[in-house]
Amino acid sequence: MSTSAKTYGDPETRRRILDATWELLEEHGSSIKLAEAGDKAGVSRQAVYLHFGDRSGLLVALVDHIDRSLGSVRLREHVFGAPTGVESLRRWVDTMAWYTAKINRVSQILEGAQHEDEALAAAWRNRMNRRQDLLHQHVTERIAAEGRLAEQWSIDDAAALIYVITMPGPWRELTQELGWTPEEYSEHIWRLFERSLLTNTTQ
Amino acid sequence: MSTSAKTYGDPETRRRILDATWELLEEHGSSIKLAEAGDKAGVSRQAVYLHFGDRSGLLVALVDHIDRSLGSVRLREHVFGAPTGVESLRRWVDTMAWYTAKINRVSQILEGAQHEDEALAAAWRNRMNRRQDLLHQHVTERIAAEGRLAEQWSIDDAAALIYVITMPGPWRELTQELGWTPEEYSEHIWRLFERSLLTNTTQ
DNA sequence: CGTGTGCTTTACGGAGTGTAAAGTAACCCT
DNA sequence: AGGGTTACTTTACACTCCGTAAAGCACACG
Repeated sequence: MSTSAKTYGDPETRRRILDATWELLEEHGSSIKLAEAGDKAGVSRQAVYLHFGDRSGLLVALVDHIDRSLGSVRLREHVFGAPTGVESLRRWVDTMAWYTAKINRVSQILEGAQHEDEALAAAWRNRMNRRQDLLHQHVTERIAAEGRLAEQWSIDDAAALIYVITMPGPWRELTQELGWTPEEYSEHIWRLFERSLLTNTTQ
Repeated sequence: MSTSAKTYGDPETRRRILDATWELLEEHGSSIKLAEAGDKAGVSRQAVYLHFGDRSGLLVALVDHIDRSLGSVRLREHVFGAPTGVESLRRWVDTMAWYTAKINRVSQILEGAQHEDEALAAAWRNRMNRRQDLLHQHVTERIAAEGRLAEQWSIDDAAALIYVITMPGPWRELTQELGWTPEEYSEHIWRLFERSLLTNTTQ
């Protein structure tokens, strides 16, 4: 699936519209008007419809666009290519501390729009499921294989907790509302995981 | 502030509209139309405007209405009136396991609507700030006073983590998407807190 | 009997979405 | 050079929902 069904028009224009949409969401972090997106990209409102069909199509495309723009592939390689599962978890937390900062506004809006927009919900869910799988396979399973998973936890449960706690929601609350710095976020979340999920090696 | 500026009309009608709105949000979990809310309550669309001014007013009132309906006061007494801070935390986690289930859909929608609606955002924030304060005072501070807070943590940081992890977002993801039962939620979150935040007493 | 309260009914303006269709400018091919 | 294709623009319109306004109605209360 998702073998790019040949997108309409000039890819460069398409990219400009997506970037404009992204910027607008960041700026006045509310659901944008399609006319604005077009204006900011230097095209007519109709061009937006030609490229993306409707609002839903635009937002779904944006999810993908953001992933590409932030070089998610390379990030994944760095995080999940760590020598050990424990180190991979460490890198995951560190990475989320700044990565989530970049997609914060957008993720907040897209999460909120899911109720009005089924296609968007599917796209977002898909993205998050992939994240879950990666954490399961490359982090939690390896930690267990290394004998570092505290005995109380199943692999599934540990993976679920890591996934949930490092989602944008908690990050947003901790850094935006409670004033944690990225360093504090990274440090404290890591400590939380280390103490609760891992076996003690500070003997 | 908020000394009830004398609400319009029959309180019974007002209540019916709020209940109808609540039910509608639960049913087809998206942002409702004001006409629907009126219909379901057996009044005209205009009546909704007379009672609440606009959509924003309706939703803000709903936040309050839900709190009252679920007997939040009694709940608070039970949770925060526990003999010890540790027991209070235990009760908090247990309570959130089912309480969040009741407000899940609504909280999701209200969270999502915050970007479009400043007044609603303020009301929601206010509600969450109160929750934070209560956790800080009646749970974390007492745990620290009892000497049960693990030395690595400041009272603020522990309170922040408890608050954030027991928010609706993580609950939703764990129970709705990952299939945890309320019992599993309660058990696992408690274990997470116990292992990471508290001193070991299983000597 | 008249006045106020609580709501209904009808009406209208405005914003934003999505669709349709005709026009334009550049390029591409032979 | 002419004809077609591509990538848009422009204009226009129907639709939905919001919010406001104003007149009407029914009933209770004095």
